[in-house]
Amino acid sequence: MAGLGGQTQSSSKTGGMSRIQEKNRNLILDAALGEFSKKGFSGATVERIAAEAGMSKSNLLYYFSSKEAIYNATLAHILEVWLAPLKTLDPAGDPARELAGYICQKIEMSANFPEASRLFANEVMQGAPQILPILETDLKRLVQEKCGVIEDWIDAGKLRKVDPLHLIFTIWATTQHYADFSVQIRALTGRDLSDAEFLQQTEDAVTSLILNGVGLAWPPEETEQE
Amino acid sequence: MAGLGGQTQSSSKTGGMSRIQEKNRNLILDAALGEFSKKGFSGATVERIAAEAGMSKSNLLYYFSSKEAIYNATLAHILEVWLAPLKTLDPAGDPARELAGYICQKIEMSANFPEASRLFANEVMQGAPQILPILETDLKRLVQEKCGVIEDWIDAGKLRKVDPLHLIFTIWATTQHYADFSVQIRALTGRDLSDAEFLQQTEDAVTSLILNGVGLAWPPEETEQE
DNA sequence: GAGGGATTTGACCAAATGGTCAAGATACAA
DNA sequence: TTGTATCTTGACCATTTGGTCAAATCCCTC
Repeated sequence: MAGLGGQTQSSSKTGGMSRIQEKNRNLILDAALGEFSKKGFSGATVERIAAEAGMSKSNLLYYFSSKEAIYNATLAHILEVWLAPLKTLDPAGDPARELAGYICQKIEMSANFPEASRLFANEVMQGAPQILPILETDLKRLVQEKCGVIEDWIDAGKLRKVDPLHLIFTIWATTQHYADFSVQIRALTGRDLSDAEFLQQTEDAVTSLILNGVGLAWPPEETEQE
Repeated sequence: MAGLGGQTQSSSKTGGMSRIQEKNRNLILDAALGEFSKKGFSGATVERIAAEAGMSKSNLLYYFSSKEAIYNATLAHILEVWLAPLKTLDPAGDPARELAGYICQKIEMSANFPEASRLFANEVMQGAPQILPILETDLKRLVQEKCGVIEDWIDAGKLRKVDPLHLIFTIWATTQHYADFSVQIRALTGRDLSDAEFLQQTEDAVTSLILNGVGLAWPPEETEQE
C-alpha cells in the first residue's frame, strides 16, 4: 500500500466521464464503502464489492485498477465530508452555540454515515497507511486553526481554561463512538442512533456534558431568542 | 466464526499444563495480540504470529486448533482485564474521586495496553462476532449495576442530572480514543500516551472536562487530605 | 538409558483471492 | 446502418494462506 497519492484525480468532478462511467464509479464506491467498513481492508473482497455493485469483478477492475485503488478512492470520497463540520466553527459566533452545533453535526454524521465513520476508524487504527500524510498536513493545519479559535474564546473569558486539543479529541471520540461502537451500544441499550429518540437523547447528553465541562451554561437560558 | 464458546477453558488457569505448554501458549497469545491488533482478524496471518512467537506455524497449530481459536483465546485473555476498572466504581466512595479514579485507570489502560484496546475496538467494529454474547449478558449486567450507582449519586444530589449510560459511553469513548487513534493523535500533536508528560496532560484534561461536565468540582479543593 | 508420550517441523493440500487477457456485447457518432 | 471506441465478462493464472500429516526430535519417567 503506497499512500493515497495524487492520482485520485476527481472524487466528485464529473468532467470527462461518460454517463456510464459516472454511474458505475458511484455504484462501486457505495458498495466499497459498505464492504470496507464492514470487513476492513483485508477482510473485504473485490468480488463481493463487485457483486454488491451489480457487476462482474473484471468490470470493476476496468474502473479501478486494483483493490487498493478502490480503497483509496473510497477514503478520499468520504474524507472531505467527514472533516467538514470542524471547518464551520465560527470564531465570531457564540462559543456555546458554536460548540453545541459542532457536536450535533458530528453526532448526526455518526447517525447518517456510520459506515464512513467506521471506515475512517479502521484506516487510522491500522496506522493510517493511506491518509497519514493528509492528517499531518491538512488536518493538522485545520486543527491548529480551530485550536486558536478556542484559545481566543478562553482568553476572552468566554470559556473555562481547557486544552483545546483535548477538547477537540473528546468531541471526536465521543461523537464517533456512537457510530464505531454501535453494536456494543445496541447490545447494552437495545437502541442506536438510527432511533430518532435515542439520537435526541444522545445529542442532549453529550452536548450538555461537554458544554458544562468547558464551563458554558447549557442549555442556554431561554430569555429571548432574538 | 462461531462465537467464543465455553471451550476457552482457562486463560490463566495453569492447571494441567506442562511448563512448555504454558510458556508457548503465552508466547503465542502475546504474538497474537500484536498481530491481531495491528492487522485485524482478516489481515493477520498465522504464519506471522508463529514467527513472532518464535515457532513454526505447524507448532502453533499444535497449541491452538485454528486461527479463530487463537483469536478467541486472545480476546478472552484481555477482556477480563479490560473491563475490570469499571468494577471498582464504589457506591460508598466520593463520586468525584471515584469517577476521576475510573477515568485515570482507563487512560492508563490505554497507555499501557493500547494493543488490547485496538483489538477490542476492532472486534466490536466488525460487529462483535465473537464477544456479542458477553456484551449482552455480563457487560450489560455490570453496566446496569454501575448506572444504578451513578443514579443514586444523582438522587443524593451529589451529581448534576446526567444520563449515566451516556456518561459511561463518554468515558469509554474518550479514554480509549487515545489508544485506538494514537496514530492520528501523534500526527496532530507529535506525541502520544507513551510520553509521560502527555499522559499527565491527558488525564488532567479529560478528568477535568468530564468531572466539570457532571457538575463536580475538579480538582477538589485542597483544604485537608486527611 | 530405554521406552513412550509430548513437542516440533517440513512437505504438502485445497480454497480463496487479486489480477490479467482476449473475446464478445453495447452504445454512439457519422 | 455501420464502424469504432467503450464497456463487460468468463476463463484463467499466480500467490497467499489456513490447515493436515507423518516423520523426526525432545523430554521425562521408570
